[in-house]
Amino acid sequence: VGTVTARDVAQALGIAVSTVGRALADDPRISAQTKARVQQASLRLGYVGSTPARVMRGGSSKLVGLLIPDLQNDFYATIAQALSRCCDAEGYHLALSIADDNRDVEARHVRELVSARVAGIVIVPTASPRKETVALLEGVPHVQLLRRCEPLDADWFGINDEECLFEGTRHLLELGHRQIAYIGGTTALPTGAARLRGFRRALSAAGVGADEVMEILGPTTFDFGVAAARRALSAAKPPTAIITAAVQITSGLMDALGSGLGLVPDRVSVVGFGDPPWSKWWNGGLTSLRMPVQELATSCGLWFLHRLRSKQASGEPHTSICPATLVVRATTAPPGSPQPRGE
Amino acid sequence: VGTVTARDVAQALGIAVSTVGRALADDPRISAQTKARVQQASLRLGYVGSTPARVMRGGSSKLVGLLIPDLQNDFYATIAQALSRCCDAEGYHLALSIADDNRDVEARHVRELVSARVAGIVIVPTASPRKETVALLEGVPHVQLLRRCEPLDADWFGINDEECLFEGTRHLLELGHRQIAYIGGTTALPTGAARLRGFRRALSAAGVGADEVMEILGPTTFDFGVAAARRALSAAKPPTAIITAAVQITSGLMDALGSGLGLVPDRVSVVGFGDPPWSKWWNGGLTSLRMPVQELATSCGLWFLHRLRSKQASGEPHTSICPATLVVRATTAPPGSPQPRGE
DNA sequence: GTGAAAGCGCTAACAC
DNA sequence: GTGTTAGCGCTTTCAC
Repeated sequence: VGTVTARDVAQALGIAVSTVGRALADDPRISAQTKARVQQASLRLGYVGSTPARVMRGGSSKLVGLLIPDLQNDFYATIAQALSRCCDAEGYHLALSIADDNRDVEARHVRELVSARVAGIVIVPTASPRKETVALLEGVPHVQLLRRCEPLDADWFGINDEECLFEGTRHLLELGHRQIAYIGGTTALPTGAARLRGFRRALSAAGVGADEVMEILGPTTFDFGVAAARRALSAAKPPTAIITAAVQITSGLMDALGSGLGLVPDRVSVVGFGDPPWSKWWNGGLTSLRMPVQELATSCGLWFLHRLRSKQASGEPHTSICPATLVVRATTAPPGSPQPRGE
Repeated sequence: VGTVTARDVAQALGIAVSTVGRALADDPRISAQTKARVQQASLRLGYVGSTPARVMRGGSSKLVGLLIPDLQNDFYATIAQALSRCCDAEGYHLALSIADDNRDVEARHVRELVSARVAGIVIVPTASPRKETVALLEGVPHVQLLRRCEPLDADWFGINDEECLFEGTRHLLELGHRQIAYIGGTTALPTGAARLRGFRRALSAAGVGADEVMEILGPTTFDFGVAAARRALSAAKPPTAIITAAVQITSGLMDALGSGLGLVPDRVSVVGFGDPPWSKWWNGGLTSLRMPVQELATSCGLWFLHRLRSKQASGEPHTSICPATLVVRATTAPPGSPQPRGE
């Protein structure tokens, strides 16, 4: 069954294609009767207009590309969901690309999105996108989310990463911790660098020397979280507190700590980056750095789609930074607390 | 900056468009020298071929539509991720639509996917898709995931829902539980119906009367899970065990139970549907019904893309059912167990 | 080995 | 109020 085109509808009715097109576009010049007949015929024949043809004709596509590193990550799933809702509300769609933090995959996907003539691209860029990727993006409306890629001085919606880690670390310091381990992503990613800065700034503000703390940097994965946790706890002088700086690392850490009974917060306090649903349940509640990801993605979506609609040649690059909040739960306590469950 | 077309490249080189096209397609008739010149020029000018034009010309699109109810749900996030990987490996892309379990949204999205002339559609259908949706789907290669919609007798990849709940319930029965509460989705969804059948079958196999159990059915949402949990626990004769039959309901239940200390499994045992990462951590480990979602989605993706490639007019509808497994952890114990923590 | 031209499905400018 | 026509960017005959 070949696809049925406007011409098929026209022929079936003995009228011209343009009349069909106009009728379906509800053009005022077409008589109500003709409109009705066309409507009916196209329904009967199962006519569905071709977007590719419309796009080629000059009409812009209603497709928005979304490039994210991962979907298992609560963070990005939330973002995708929020953006999908935005798009849906305004008649746009999402083309989803998972780049896996690989710049070659990223490059390929961006190229394909450009080839598809998407209306715009929302991207969480990799640490250092290829030159070609940057060049292509510059020819398309786009926004960066969370991470900001320097060579692209474009619109950006993100989180105050530095402040976030600063607050989390300060919380631990105020409880009296000095031997603190930071487990986070490398500084290759702008977010990783900013978070580490926040950590260090809190330390120096409290006069804690670099020799008292431990910085374990690596890929922002679950597995690294597990490995880093083991490394920290089995050190000669284990930390009395751990703070993480990436969502997946938090998962890995919590997994390594098991259910944490008798260990957290008695032997070690924990502040987790991100605030997934389960953080409330982990051994009575994981103290977390909560990021308003949903709100961030929604406002990003609204702003971006508005910009697409009004086809503004963005004068000033728009930047939006939203703050994180510290949610104190049961996994943080002063160091050397009594151990209620024990012999 | 208007988009640069093949004609622009041709003009810049003083050759014909067709030559450009052939050179880029690596046509053997074109001289190596010309190919090199074209390659270089198109790189210099930033030429990116137009997919819409290619599609209109008759070439099929490399876009695959994915329709799911929700992305926050671990289940569907995993599916989307797995399918995205499959697509990526074979040069396809995902167009993501979140239907929110709303048949009107579903209808609109399917229509738009058809309009975009996608190569195929992977769908987790709503309880009862509109007639129009079914008709449209029949004109496009498609496969159903998890839920099977009756009117569409098409290819389907799913889980043995009935057996899954049967096993979970049997586990509780074998521990000695009789007053069991089932919290699940309504029977409007085929999956909901199958799961409830499994629950009931286990009961009747064990000779447990319907008057001893409690069936709480509703929407498969977090909020319903919370509400249902409260309802069950505050009943005149509260259950000694609870089994859930939907991922989000499990989350809601666990939230309602708090960290569960002193309550689970002493007063009530819990079997949770689904096996998200946090299930290992919930109060020492949540006994779960684990579904191999990732494998399911991957095999679905592989099979479907293969079918798209080889353009087979699917003779026999393909069906694949994969089994769930019961993972026993700490939240299930015989009824009336001693209460180690308490006076 | 390369060029010219037709046509995919649609819309908009121009007839009548 | 409706028909005719051109052309979007590409591939693919067919011609040289």
